[in-house]
Amino acid sequence: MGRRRTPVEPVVIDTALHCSIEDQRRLLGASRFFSSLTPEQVIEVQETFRQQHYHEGDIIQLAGDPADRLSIVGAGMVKMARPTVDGQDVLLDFLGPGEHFGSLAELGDATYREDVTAHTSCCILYTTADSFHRMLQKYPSAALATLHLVAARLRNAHLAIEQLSAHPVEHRVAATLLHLAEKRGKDEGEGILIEMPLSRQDIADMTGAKVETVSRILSDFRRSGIIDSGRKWISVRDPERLAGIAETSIV
Amino acid sequence: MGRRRTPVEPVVIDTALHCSIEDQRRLLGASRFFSSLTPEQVIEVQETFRQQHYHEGDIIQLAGDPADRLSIVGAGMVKMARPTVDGQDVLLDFLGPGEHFGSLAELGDATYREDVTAHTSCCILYTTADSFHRMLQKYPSAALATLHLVAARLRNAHLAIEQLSAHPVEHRVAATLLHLAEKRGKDEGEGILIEMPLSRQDIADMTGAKVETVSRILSDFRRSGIIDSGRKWISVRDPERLAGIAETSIV
DNA sequence: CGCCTCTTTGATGGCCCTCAATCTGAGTGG
DNA sequence: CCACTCAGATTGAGGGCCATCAAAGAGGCG
Repeated sequence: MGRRRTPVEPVVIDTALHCSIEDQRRLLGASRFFSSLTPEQVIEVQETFRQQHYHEGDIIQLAGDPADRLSIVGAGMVKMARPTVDGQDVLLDFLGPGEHFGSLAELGDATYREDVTAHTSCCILYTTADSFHRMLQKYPSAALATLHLVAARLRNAHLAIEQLSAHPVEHRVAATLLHLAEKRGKDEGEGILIEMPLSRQDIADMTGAKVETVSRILSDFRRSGIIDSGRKWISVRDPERLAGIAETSIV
Repeated sequence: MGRRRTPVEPVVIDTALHCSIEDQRRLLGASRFFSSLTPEQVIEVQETFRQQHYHEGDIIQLAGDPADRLSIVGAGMVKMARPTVDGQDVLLDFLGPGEHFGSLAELGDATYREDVTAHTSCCILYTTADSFHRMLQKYPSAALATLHLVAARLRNAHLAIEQLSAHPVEHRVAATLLHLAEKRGKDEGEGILIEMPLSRQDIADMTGAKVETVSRILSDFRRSGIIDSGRKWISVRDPERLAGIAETSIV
């Protein structure tokens, strides 16, 4: 099965421990939120942002905290999850550079409903909900861009609901792998390596299944030559077969 | 079990077959979208809307159709569902007066992902995606209001994902009943009647379960005195016990 | 009153969770 | 550089929840 025991897991980016001021500006200007603003306006926006660095595993935001911040991932990757009463996590999404989390809806009154933790070491840009709100009022194009981002997330959420409601675990795992390969995959000839640390537990939390079940399914996939995998890494070798198993169109 | 065989199901509203022009204006002005506009601005907005009436069961929008409309429910109730490959429906939500569906994200290029059908006879106000988009650009407060509406839907969707991932069917049914009772319930002393036609199949489609399973669960609830129910109607008698079963906070 | 849809209940089987033990890879400290 | 250690991954056995198949009962409409 290829390089089973020597996972070509590229070391995670601890490089950009701090995004420089220039990086910040570039990132904000390029983000879907503010891509329509002039450079001067971007600078104005930038001045309302602060940044903070986190190590892998650090808690960035906790469900129940007052929802008063909007954050954008500068570098690295975070994990957004809903804690449940019985302690198990429901993993809603991984977010990378340019993607946002935090307060959009609750603006002021409510609290976060999700935990956000540093999945790799990362750098987070954040601003207050009020301040962000003011920017959206001032720049309608930013408000529309935000609307589109949220609507896209809603579409993804609806897809997840469909999968959980109507498809068995094997399909959901297949669909999840395809989705990740598309979003973060690097084609290496031998297969599409998903470029992020990814444990069986992560996949289980994403698909609403248990670790053991996911492990069994991945073992099957590996035996069939559909994927290649090791400790915390997965590479997709046969996307088409995977799509056949997923049966469902990926949005 | 109270009035088991004489369902006090209030007849469905076939009254407002057509919303009058005045109704239209009132509804748009009161809708979360445009509540911050002046009366003159509301009239301007209104002029971009058309209306159409549907009978129960009529198809209003089909997954796969080009997504070029934004619609607001004027009167009655619609059902938003995702069709799946194997023919089973995943019911995402029921929408009542003032609530929207249709194109927000896809604006122009893509197609709808959901079927929308008339759950009762209803009157729908609609406008083109382009036209709506122009309104949002012209009135930032409307864009922000829309953003909040979509963000609220996203929160609900995340809750649904959590439930499907982590809770057994019985809990999900309980949570669904509570949610519906809160949204559309009328306190009748003897219990909170959910004021809409609601079949076991509907609940099954909402909870990702099968009709027979839902029927068994509701029968249990009825025997325990938690609810009262009949053909296409349900009344919640003991919300607290239901909440105990749901175990999960309703957003 | 009769038909049709919705609902209920039972029996059976399969998917997936649970519990438990073993194996492996990667980082650590000597 | 290597043994140690521990988190992550794998595999098996057993059981429970829920889907499936089947059939009968009940409410509402023409």
